Amino acid sequence: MTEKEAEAPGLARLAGLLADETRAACLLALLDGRAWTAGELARHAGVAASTLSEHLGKLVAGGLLAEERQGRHRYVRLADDRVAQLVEDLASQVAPEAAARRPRTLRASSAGSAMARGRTCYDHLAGRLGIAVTDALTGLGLLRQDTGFALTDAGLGWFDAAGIRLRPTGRRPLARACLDWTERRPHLAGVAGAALCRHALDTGWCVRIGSERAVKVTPAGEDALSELLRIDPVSLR
Amino acid sequence: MTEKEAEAPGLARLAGLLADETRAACLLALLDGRAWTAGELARHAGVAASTLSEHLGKLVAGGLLAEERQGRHRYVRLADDRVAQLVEDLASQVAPEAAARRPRTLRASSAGSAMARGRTCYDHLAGRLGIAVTDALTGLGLLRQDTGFALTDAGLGWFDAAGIRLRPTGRRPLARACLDWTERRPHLAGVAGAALCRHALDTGWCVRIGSERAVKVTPAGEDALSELLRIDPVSLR
DNA sequence: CGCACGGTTCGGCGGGCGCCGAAGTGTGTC
DNA sequence: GACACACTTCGGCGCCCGCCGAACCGTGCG
Repeated sequence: MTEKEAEAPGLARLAGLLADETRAACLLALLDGRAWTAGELARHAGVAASTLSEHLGKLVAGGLLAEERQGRHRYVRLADDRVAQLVEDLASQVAPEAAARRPRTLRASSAGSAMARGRTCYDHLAGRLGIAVTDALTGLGLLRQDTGFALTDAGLGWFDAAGIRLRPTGRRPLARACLDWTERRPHLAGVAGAALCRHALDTGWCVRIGSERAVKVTPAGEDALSELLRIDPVSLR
Repeated sequence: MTEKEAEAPGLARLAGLLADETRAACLLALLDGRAWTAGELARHAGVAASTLSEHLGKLVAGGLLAEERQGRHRYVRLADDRVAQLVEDLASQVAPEAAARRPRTLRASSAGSAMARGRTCYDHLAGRLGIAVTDALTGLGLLRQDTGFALTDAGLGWFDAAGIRLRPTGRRPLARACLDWTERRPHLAGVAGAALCRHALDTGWCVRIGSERAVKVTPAGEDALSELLRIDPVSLR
């Protein structure tokens, strides 16, 4: 043991940051990868601005959030992809029980189905769209899931041919599995997942719907995905 | 958002289970993959038996621990590898700050170095031993880390040739990276990591030191690792 | 300038939770 | 059957923490 117990306080403190419903709601909201203002988060979480200000202080001090002050606004976003991964992992562990009580109202149901069709998960694609892309990559021998989760050499070539640069940053893995909470299956995350998502949004393969995390595949996107990955456009609708 | 906020309470509740120092200490202790009695954990954590009993109740109710009652003993262990992975992930996220304050006493230091040399991490190998094995597999083209984390076909062959059966169980990935908290680098986890560790202990490649998680490579193990993976025995001492 | 507005600080309130020791239950031992 | 022992239940204590509203800063705008 020895040094291991030195970790218990740290672990407890980190978990403590996530152990509050209001803070959890903030982190989940910030999973969209964008920066929110303190006020937006307060409204989203349904608490007073003063309350949320304190929460932000703790999350920033704990290293989970990065802040950026602009004028009289305080923007916060997840500190890095490690934090995003942590929140995703934790959330997916919870999903089983959350899956029990699903859509209730009509609006929630329709918004939910848009989210289920396609959305961003921090900085990569998720939902049926994310799964479809991941499955297509796997089916074409570009991504290997049977023995772990990694791109193949052919996969590297595919990204190159598609004009998607994969630049290694720090210690973030090139490919990583992220468990999808609607589909209950892994989809592509990591550097490759982020690059692909960015490319998809940049080139107009898909566009964001409203201010939510949901995304929609464009006709041009359907053509591209059909040609490059042999994805049946119908499966994305 | 919609259904996403339904997750916030669940996430907070899960995190809340980890957010107590005593419970965290228990979970970290249970990372050795074995079953502990309530009394052992109480002594380990330094709290009254009654206090720990309540903690166990919460952890079991929360699905993090599985219990098994034998006579007047209550044995608990981590519920499954998903929980182990969660605790590992969380702990490794904390490691940076914990790394600052390291060994102090002589005994802690020597025990620490035994742990650093080789240990089990839930059900797979970690420490310098774990890293050495992982690096060797990678160097021989049996494991691919540059594009993600997965065994190669040659890797599957190697396991087969070594007589290590890899039987897929449920949704657990065959190969997965687990971040080592002493080495700050990933080592092999998942089904393959567990099978390799089990094989190493079963065939006497290494043995446990005392009742701790630390393991030591035997002479026979040095021969085997040298022959099968071209690992220099000196690097393991 | 003055006002509106986003954000922060502070005091105070209330609830929740971890802790203990004492008493209770069941199991194994002599 | 009596005793030891592992664990659990219960009551009570004290602390911590999230919440709010009110007062306070600073920025941006008319």
